[in-house]
Amino acid sequence: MLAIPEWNGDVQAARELQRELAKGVIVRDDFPRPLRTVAGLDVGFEKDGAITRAAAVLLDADTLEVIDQQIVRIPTRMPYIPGLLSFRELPALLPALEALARTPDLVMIDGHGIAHPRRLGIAAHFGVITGLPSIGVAKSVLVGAARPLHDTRGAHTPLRDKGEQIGWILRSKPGCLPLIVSPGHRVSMAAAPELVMRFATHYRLPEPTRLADRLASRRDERRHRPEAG
DNA sequence: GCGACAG
DNA sequence: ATCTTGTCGC
Repeated sequence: MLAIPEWNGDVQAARELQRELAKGVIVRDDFPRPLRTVAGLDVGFEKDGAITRAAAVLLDADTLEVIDQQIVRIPTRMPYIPGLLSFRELPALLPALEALARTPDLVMIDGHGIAHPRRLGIAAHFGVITGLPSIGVAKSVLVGAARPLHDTRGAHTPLRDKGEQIGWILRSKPGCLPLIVSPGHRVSMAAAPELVMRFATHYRLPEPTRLADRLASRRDERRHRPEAG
């Protein structure tokens, strides 16, 4: 049901599945208007990589207030292989999303959307199997090239591969390395950078991804506690 | 054959 | 991703 088979070491089969799933990716705006909630997803590792820890943070789209946050830990099943990141991280991210108090209107994921060799980065993969609108927000390029970027907040230039635009290089914060933003599912090429900037305050990463990043990589073993005072 | 290569 | 303190720069 998850469209993610147990890892059997078959890289070729995984790539073929990506080409198949990529056909279902919708790159046009088809998300709730106005947006009520946004979620940020990211993954971290514990025990020398033996444990995969996924973090999901749900925010109010207008106030950026944190509504809920969840952490899910599972044994790591697969090694990191460039281009196959989603097979390694989605098994932990999906239950983390399910654990949230509400299903978000939009999901921002640490990694690429369609800015991928077979146009199915983790954000796109996540989108097609959950049906939720998604955007990929990565910190480095996997594939493609772009022209130099102005050091102005919000400046963005197309990321291209094989003659087609697959995403954008976005300067979310002056003086900082740019982000690589690409549509995941049900979000248009033009809307992707606008949405990321809408949720970016004074940090390089937009709030959804920044908070999930913090949760996923914290050194302590705590689980979030429902604060009583 | 030789590099590049999300996290 | 992760191992890790101080340090450089706006």
